Amino acid sequence: MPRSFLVKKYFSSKKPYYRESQLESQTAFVPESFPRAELPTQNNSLALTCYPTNSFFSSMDTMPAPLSPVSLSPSPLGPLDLSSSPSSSSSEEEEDGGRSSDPPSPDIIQQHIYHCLHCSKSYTSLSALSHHQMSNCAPQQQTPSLPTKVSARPAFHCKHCPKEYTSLGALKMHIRSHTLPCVCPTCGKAFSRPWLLRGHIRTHTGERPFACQHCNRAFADRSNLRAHLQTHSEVKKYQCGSCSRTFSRMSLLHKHTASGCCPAS
DNA sequence: CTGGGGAGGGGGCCC
DNA sequence: GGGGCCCCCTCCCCA
Repeated sequence: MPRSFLVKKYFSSKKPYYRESQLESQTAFVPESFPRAELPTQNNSLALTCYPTNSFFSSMDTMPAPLSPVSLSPSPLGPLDLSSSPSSSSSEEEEDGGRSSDPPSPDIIQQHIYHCLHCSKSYTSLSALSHHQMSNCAPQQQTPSLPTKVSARPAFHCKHCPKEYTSLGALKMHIRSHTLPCVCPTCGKAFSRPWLLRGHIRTHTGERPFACQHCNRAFADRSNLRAHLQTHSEVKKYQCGSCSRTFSRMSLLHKHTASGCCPAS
């Protein structure tokens, strides 16, 4: 069991942002057949019961948000194999556990419902909501993060943090890091992007598609394979400017310099 | 302290 | 223009 998988940092430090109204609606939409707060056990095929977006969000602080990606069920993410299905149009499909003996179903529900808080309209995509807000709906409450026609500022502001972007696409990408729409059906951990979730699911399945050519090791993540390959290299990629020592990773070089090995540097 | 694996995030490119 | 993928990076943990 992966370590960092057990320690869900964002449970304590990263807070998904949802309105209380969303929480209510989320709770309301939780199928009663989904047991809550049930710890997954080895024999419990309902490991997905930590229904994440409900159980822990409900205890989170909430923030006002004009955009309301309501996660009705574990997840807003489209099928794992997204190649054939746009994330915003997935239909409800059964979500299955991602246990290694029972490979995770790629059918991870992504059901975004974006509500305009200025009127009662709902949209299935953020872009649709954005377009609505930009063209039709004048904000009457809260502070809009998306630009409106009346706004002369060219930037698209994130309402969750001070960042701003020059394009809606970039903002949408960024907002995902707040809303974490991709939820693991097995453990409920949420991610900003589908491929991050796919990588995470490999921690459940044990799949390691990236094999090292030089040894028998295999990795679930390409980046980790790349880092591993450095260990086979005699000359490491990262070199200390002071003592010329080389390291396989930037982080090792940083630790090296931070440890005071080369105080002059 | 060092080396390495596991996991996750952001930016940018490509289709 | 948007989504997916890749690269790079960082952090955490353990031996």
